[in-house]
Amino acid sequence: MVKNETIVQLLTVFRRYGYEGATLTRLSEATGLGKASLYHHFPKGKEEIAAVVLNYTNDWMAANIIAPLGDKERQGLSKIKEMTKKVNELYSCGQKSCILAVLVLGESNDIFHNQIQQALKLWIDTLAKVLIEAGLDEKTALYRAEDAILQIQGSLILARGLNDTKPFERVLNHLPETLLKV
Amino acid sequence: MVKNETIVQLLTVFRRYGYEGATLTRLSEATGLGKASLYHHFPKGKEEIAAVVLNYTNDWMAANIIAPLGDKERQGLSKIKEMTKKVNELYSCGQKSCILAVLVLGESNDIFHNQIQQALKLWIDTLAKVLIEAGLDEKTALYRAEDAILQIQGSLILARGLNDTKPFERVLNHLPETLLKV
DNA sequence: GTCTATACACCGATAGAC
DNA sequence: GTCTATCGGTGTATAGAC
Repeated sequence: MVKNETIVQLLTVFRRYGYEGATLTRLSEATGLGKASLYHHFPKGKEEIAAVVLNYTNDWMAANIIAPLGDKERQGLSKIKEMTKKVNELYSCGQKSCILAVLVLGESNDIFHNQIQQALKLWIDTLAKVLIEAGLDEKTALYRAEDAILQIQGSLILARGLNDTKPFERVLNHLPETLLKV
Repeated sequence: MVKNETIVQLLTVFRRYGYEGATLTRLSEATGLGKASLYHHFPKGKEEIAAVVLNYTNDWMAANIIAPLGDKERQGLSKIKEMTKKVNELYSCGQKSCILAVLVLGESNDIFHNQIQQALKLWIDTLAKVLIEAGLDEKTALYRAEDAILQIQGSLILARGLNDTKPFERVLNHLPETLLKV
């Protein structure tokens, strides 16, 4: 059975080099497994590796971001603060790219578009529901939820482009307030 | 001499497929030139093609976005509205990706990082100066300028991921107001 | 389940005719 | 300045021993 650690190592390569740049040689080096061993675990090859890595990320987000947002017992502010904390963890304080953004730019989008679209929609819709519960009207809630995801994605681009994670940190720090302000 | 139209065709391929996905076969098909003809115009090959395409974009932005923002005769609001208009044109109403974002994700970042960083910094700093002229303090101006670029980049990711350009349009429409509000 | 060795396609790049 | 033909290298993927 393939270890969780291995999947994380594979994920790291895709986030760093993109789908096309994540060659089997690099995936092999990162995991310490030979190419043939990778094919033993992922018989359909590189595309399957990327699919597994994408599903792993989606599962992590479902458990750590989506599920907490859906908790009916907690206050909106508390849940959003929890989300920013987990987002900070997911992207290593802005130092690592989003696998969704990496795969959506580049030709890998042709293969993974549906999964990526679903993941983004789920995140946005779940967050919008929290804002509706908090008293915002539907339209405002949806706009602000989209803005939140969009700002996270944009700040990750800037973090990589400017070698500066401060915009990412600022976005995360301001999110709870700006999402809920009347 | 290589035509401007050719450079635009090459640029389109990089924005659609990324650096690694922009194969010489695709670049050849998009331009109608054989591979050997591409090497006649760009002796150092694919890396030079990408560099030329990146410089072309930087020149276009300098003329159409940076220069108007630096115009001392115009009001801040007017210049920012002009910027959003040109940004809308640059990204075809949100339908085309940003070449800076495409190259910064993926391993092409190793080659083009300095140019990309400079281009982003120039855009942010020029916009920040407009906001300072308009009466904002330095720190607020810089933060808002970073926010603007970050929102544009994020909305382009969302546009591609969701097959929906509305977040991009909304960001552009709201920018003049949100940048200048007191 | 891991390895070495290798097949085969495609990539970037070049030679040389026109 | 464009083409056809082709090279060497690398990418994905497989065969088969251990």
